[in-house]
Amino acid sequence: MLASLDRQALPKAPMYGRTSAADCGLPACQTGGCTPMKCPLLQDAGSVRLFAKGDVIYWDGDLNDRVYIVLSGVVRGSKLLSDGRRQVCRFAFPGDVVDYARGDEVGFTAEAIMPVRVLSMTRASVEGSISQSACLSALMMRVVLGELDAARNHLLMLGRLSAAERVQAFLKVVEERMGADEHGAFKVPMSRQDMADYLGLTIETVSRVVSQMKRSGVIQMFSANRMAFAKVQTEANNGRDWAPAGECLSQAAV
Amino acid sequence: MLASLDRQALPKAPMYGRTSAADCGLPACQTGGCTPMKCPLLQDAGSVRLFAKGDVIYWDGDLNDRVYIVLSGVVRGSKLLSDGRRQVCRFAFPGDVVDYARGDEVGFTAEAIMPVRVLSMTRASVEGSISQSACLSALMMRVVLGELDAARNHLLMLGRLSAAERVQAFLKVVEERMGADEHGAFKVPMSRQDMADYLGLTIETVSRVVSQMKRSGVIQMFSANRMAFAKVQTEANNGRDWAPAGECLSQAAV
DNA sequence: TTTGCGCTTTGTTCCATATCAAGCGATGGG
DNA sequence: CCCATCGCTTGATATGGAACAAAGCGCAAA
Repeated sequence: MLASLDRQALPKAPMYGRTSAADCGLPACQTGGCTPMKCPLLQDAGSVRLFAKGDVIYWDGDLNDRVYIVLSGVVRGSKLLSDGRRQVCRFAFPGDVVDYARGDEVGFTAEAIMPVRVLSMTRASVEGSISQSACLSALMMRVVLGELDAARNHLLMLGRLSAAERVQAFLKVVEERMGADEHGAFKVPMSRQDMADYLGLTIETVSRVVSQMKRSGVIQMFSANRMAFAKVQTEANNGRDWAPAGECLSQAAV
Repeated sequence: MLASLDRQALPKAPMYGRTSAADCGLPACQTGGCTPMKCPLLQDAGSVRLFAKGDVIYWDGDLNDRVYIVLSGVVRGSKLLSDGRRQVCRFAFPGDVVDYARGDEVGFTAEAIMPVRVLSMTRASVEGSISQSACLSALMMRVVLGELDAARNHLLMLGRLSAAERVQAFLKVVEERMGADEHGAFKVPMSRQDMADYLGLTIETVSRVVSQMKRSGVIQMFSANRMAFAKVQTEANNGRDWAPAGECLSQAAV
């Protein structure tokens, strides 16, 4: 059971309009500023679980009986075709709900691509809390709508962007989600294969595009998985090839 | 205001567990059998609007102040890049919520691809009803989760299926959603360009694939937009080319 | 009926990306 | 220290689908 700070000390949750359902008591919740990680209703229902790099959290088709919130690390969600082709649907970063699946079975396989801590709770308890709390209900709706928005931007990438545009847009989001240090450098937690499977490309194409971005000065590489976007946009990296990333992807903020 | 049948005559909505929020009174709602079109809370809040083929219902970026449910016809939801590249995110068939967008702006452009009747309601009234009704809240969550599921299957199509597989999988879903007559024939309501923009292909590729499917006997064509899947799977149409459609797409049932 | 227009089909060529095949540089175990 | 392994990069070649071009077809207006 995750300690939910000193919530005991908080005043009894005031009733904002809706007189029946319990609210969590956080003032931020009333203004839509709540997140899954901040919500005491979720924290209290969950326990922390650890996964090592490569561990499967659940398989596509497994019973949909638990909900996971990423506390640290990154979780990869992917679908597999019977002939081995794979599509990565999403990466869940700290603060993200891995998935809130509909129906009795989950819709993709969830794996830790690095050491991961998750808050794990039963679906029944989450649904119970949702039915009791207007603010949690609204929060979960925001979470799911955020994922839907991200999936549709992902769709645009896969359907209409060139390989170079996809990689560029993807790395922009990784920079945003992972955070850059004072030099603008950020870690890319996933392998080239994972990037390829997310972007609908091959590992070789991803590698080539990253090399080309390095050569043309769009990015600076510190190692294969640590890089920085060039602060000054030069002629080279402003060319037609590196298209409007902001147009294509939005981050999964709740 | 849409007539909601003889709901006046129904007994007062019983309180199932949750004593505070009003339920719609439909027994089906308690068992998860409700749909947006059946829900009296939505029907009462909405008015019917008509759109002609080609009409824009709203533009990407417009104020997110209304929710639409398709009563008849088909609505296309698409995103446009500044250079004209287009990705169709979804087709909304009768019974579907066109979109329940997050935030202040809608995320794609919605257009009627044939004469369309929608039930139109304000977002405020929908959200008001949701906060009052546990069953409507659950219904909308199911709707959104269904769209998310569909988007992720769409992702797999765009990222990992060949052109032939995409067209085949797409037509299977159209058959399912549009319904086939006694001969197995169904109408395809969208143009080749719309199919191409949904599938991340060009119009020429779509046309070629359809021609090839016809030649190899996978489908029978009655006109460019009316066809039937062959009932008997022959050697020709069972070949490697026409891959597992069921593996790739799920219909947007609520 | 003719004309014009939009949509679809078909043919040809070209190119972006896949595929096949080494090579390279870290990292860890013996 | 050496070797095996693994993830990544790079090169050569193949190919699926895009791009360009033009012809067919159905439908509505003249």
